[in-house]
Amino acid sequence: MIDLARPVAQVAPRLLNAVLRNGDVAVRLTEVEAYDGGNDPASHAYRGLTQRNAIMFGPPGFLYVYFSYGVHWAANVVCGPDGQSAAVLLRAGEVIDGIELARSRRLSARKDRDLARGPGRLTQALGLTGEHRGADLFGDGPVSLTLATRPARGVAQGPRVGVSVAADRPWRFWLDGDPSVSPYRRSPRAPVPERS
DNA sequence: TCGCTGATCATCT
DNA sequence: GATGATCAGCGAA
Repeated sequence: MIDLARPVAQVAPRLLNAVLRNGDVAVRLTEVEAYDGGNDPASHAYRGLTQRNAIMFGPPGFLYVYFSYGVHWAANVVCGPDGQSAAVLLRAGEVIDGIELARSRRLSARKDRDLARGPGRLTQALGLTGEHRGADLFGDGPVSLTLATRPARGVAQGPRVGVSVAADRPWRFWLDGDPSVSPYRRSPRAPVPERS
């Protein structure tokens, strides 16, 4: 178990192997990404409190959901103490329960490993949408998070996917070799990284 | 397998 | 009025 109020770069890798459930479908997290609120130009909370990101400024343990590219939903676990706006984007996982329901929601998935392989796919497999914004992950609702009791083994880390700024903070964490981890795609808007 | 592109709209400037 | 924490489908290799 880990205290979600701790620094987000420490919390994020500890969410690997945690289980996110919504009703009958459950996913074991295999890939996450940390966003450090006001200290992080890539964070939705970097420019301060807005209607969309308000939930991030509250206490940890709640779900921040946003609509991406006019097409997909993406889910985050709010982290950091109350008043700070850190969050961890849930990028991918393996469906471990309710797989038939997950398949029915993800008809384009060729293989089961693709059911929740990516942020938009993960929310679709779980049936998470804007109505779940602000859900208490440790309350009585259908959405819940079960933290792993011990740190995951085989954790890799590297630059973040899809962001055009601060992409090279190594805050994407994944279980190395797990087939449900999404392919790395650098944002076409991100500057070319330093090479040695 | 890789790279490109259209879809589509809430949110913020 | 522009943008984006993405995905699926397509054609090329």
